[in-house]
Amino acid sequence: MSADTRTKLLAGALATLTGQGIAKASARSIAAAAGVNQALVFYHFGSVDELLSAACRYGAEQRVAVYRERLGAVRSLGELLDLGREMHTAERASGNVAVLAQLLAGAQTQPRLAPATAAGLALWTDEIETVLERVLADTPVAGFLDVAGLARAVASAFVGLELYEGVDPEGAGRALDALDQLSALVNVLDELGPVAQRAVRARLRRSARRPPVRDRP
Amino acid sequence: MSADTRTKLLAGALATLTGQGIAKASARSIAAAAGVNQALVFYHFGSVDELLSAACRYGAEQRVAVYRERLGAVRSLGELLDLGREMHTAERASGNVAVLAQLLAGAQTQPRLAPATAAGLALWTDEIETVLERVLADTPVAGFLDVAGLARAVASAFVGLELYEGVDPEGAGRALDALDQLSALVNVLDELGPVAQRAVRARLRRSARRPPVRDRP
DNA sequence: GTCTATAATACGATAGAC
DNA sequence: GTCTATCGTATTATAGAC
Repeated sequence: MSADTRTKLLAGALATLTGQGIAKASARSIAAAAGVNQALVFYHFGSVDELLSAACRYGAEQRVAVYRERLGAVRSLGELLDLGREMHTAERASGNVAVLAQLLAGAQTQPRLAPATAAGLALWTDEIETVLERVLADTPVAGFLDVAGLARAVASAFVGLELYEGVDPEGAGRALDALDQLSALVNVLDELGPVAQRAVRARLRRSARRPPVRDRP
Repeated sequence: MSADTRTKLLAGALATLTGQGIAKASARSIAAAAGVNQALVFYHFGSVDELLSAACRYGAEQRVAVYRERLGAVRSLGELLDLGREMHTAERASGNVAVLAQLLAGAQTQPRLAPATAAGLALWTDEIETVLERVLADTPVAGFLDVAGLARAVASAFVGLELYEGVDPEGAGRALDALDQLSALVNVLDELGPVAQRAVRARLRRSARRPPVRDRP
């Protein structure tokens, strides 16, 4: 059965990326993980890069679907942060963020991997953006923050923390705790009372007129 | 001259990591980039992993030294953010953050790379921590934020953004702009007036009593 | 669709001449 | 310290039997 072998190869690619890393993700090791013949990689996908690209979409779609319902139920920043921590540990265990991290590293010097990696990450940023839009709607920052940009920053930081955790688990734990503390700051703003809120809003409007320094062309 | 060859190999390793990625960082390609014989990798460093580890320290020490003086002159959060953006583009061009990103990706599945990678990253987090400690000293968050943890989060996010920029430069630009906007929020807090500041401080003290949820053992 | 066999290339690592 | 030469292995990719 062709479809079955394709699926085995996709799952094998994901398992190899998490367990062996992009440097060892060869046609042979992937086929071994999938339990199929090495030549089938090229028959079904043409090249290792195309298999990795397909596996990226496959894995991201699977994992995002798992969380879509729960993300849709989030109503406050606090709830979002709790879910974020839970997702962090769950995805670290299942190895899906690790897949994205390995492909991102590979895509830096292998442009053929870039489109699929960007698409896989986009599945996550789109979900995050929807939730952030809803959760931040009633806060003073609504209208001033580029929520789509913030969602991309959050996803990037997620990947960076995952990589950092691999070499310094204790430091990564401290980093996550610090981000929790930082988010408490936003919560504080949200419960500050109308007078102070107006002051914040006015101050934000003023600083919004002088846009931040850019260093891109 | 032995020292000269060693240095050539270290520089060659860094150039190969940025230009070819961890997947192609072999003794042969590194030696080619360094302009020396392939066998010298093993004579001077014993193995490719040990050369990569040494190169990580070498590169991080070099780049951190470049910024130490300027980081020491930073007195406000705004100045720090401007310098941060400048460092982001400069390091992206010089390829040093890319080296850390590639080694972090490799270290996930090659534990021999982990200690040196963690040490290289620690050089950056230590610097960031010192500056953050000074800059945040007069803000309401002083005493509530774990600055060391925050420094690690910042460094991780830096790496994550670098990787993301490689597959979606426009999205990465939006993410950086959103972080600028977010930091404006902290600036606002800092210039809020004594009454509101006291309210923030009190509210932070309350939320500090109920520490954030942890998901680590 | 799946297998074996194979070609051409690249790899880590070492032995030994200089 | 540096070089050449080399062993054994792993790689991508294809040709052809079944």
